[in-house]
Amino acid sequence: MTTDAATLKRPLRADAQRNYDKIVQVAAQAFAEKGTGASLDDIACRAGVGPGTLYRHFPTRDALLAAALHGALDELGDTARRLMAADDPAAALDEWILELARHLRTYGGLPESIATALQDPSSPLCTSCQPMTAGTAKILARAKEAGAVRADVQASDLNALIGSLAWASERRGDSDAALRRLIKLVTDGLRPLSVVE
Amino acid sequence: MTTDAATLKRPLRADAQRNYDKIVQVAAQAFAEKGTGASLDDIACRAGVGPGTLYRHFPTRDALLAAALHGALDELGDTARRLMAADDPAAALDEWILELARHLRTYGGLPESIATALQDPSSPLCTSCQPMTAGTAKILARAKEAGAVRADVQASDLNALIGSLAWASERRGDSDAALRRLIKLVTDGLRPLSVVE
DNA sequence: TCACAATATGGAGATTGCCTCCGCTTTGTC
DNA sequence: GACAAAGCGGAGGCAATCTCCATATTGTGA
Repeated sequence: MTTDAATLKRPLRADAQRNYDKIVQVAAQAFAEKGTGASLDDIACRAGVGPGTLYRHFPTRDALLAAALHGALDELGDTARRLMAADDPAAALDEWILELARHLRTYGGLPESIATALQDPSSPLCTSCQPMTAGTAKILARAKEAGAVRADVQASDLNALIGSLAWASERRGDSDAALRRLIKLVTDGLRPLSVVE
Repeated sequence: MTTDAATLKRPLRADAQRNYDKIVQVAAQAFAEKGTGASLDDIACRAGVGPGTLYRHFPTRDALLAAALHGALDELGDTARRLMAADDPAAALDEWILELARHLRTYGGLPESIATALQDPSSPLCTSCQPMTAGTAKILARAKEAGAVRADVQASDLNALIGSLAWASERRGDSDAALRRLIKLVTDGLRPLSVVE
C-alpha cells in the first residue's frame, strides 16, 4: 500500500509517509462504504490523524480520491493495453465501454466526481484519469479505423456518454445486467434496423 | 402564483397561504440562480419567514422543488398532448426527447434531483413528475407502433437515458447544440450504417 | 364586536461537515 | 545529543440542515 507519491519530490519523513498511507487506505474503505461524499473529518479520525494532517496531504477531496483510486486506474490502463492488442476492434470497444462503466461504479458518486474533475485540468483527479481518457481515445480510434463506429463520434463525447450511463445505473441501483442493457441501448441506438435511413 | 395546494386539504389560513406562495416564488428564483442545492435557510430568509415556517410547508427539499417546478411540469404535459396529436410519431419522439432534456436543465442539479425522486414513489417530486413519465410512455408507445423505435426499448430506460444525457450536458456546460449532438449520438447509435447486423 | 381555540410563526440552538491556523512534537542530520 | 526543519492535532470559525416551543395571528360563533 506504500504509494510512490513520496518519490515525486523530496521524500516524506517516515512518520508522514506512514500517515499518508494510512489515510489513503482508510479513505478507500470509506469511499467504498459511503460514496465519494464520505466525511473527510471522519476519514482523518478513523486514520488516527487530525483533520489538519489530512488536508495538508490532500488539499481537496479530489486529491484524496485520486490517491485512493490509484490502483484501480492502473488496472484500467492494463485493460486498455490488452484490448488494443485484441483481435476484434469492435468487440474491444464494447468491452472497454462495459469495463469503464463498471469501474465508475466502484464508489457511489464516482461518475459525478470524475465528470467534474474532467472539466478542470488542474484537478489531480483529472490527471489521474489519464489512463482512462487515453484508453478511450485509442480504442475508439481503432474501432473507427476498422469501420465499426461512425467517424463523427468523438472520444470526449464517448467518455461523457459512458460516465452518464454509469451515473444513471448508479442512481437506479441497477444490477450489472441492467447496466449492460442500458449500454446496449446506446451502442445500438433506438431505431429498429428497418428504419435506418 | 397562488397554487392550488391549499385546496387539497382544509384551506390554509390567509397568512399561511401568503407565506407559502412567497416561499415558492423565492425558491424558484433561488434554484434558478444556485441550482437545486440552494440553501433552504437562505430561501426562507429571502422570503421573509423563519426556517421553521419553510420546513412546515415543505418538509423536504424535494417538496419545495416540486412546488417550484409546478408550472414547468404542466407545460411539459401540454407539450406531450401536442406531440401525441402530431402527424409523425418518430419526429414527435425526437422532439419530446429534446424538449425533456432541455427542461431538465432549467435548474442546475435538476437531473440528479429528479433521478433520485423517481426511485422513491413517496417523494412529492416523484408525483409531480407524472406528466413527464406519462408523456414519455405515451409518446414512446406511439413511436413503437409506428415502427420508429425498437420494440424492446422501455419507457423507464428512455427516461433514465434522457436524464443522464441532461446530466452529462450540464456537467460539461454544454450549449444547446452540444446537447443535441449528444442526443443524436444516442438515438442514432454508435454503429455506422454499413455494420448494422 | 369580541373572545378564544385553532392555526401558524420565527428564531435560537443542536448537529454535522468543511477547512484553517498555529503552538507543540517528532524526525533526522551534523 | 542538540537543533532546525518537517510534521502534527485539534480547537474553532463558518455554513447548512432541521427541530422545538413560547409567542403571535386568524377567523369563527355567540
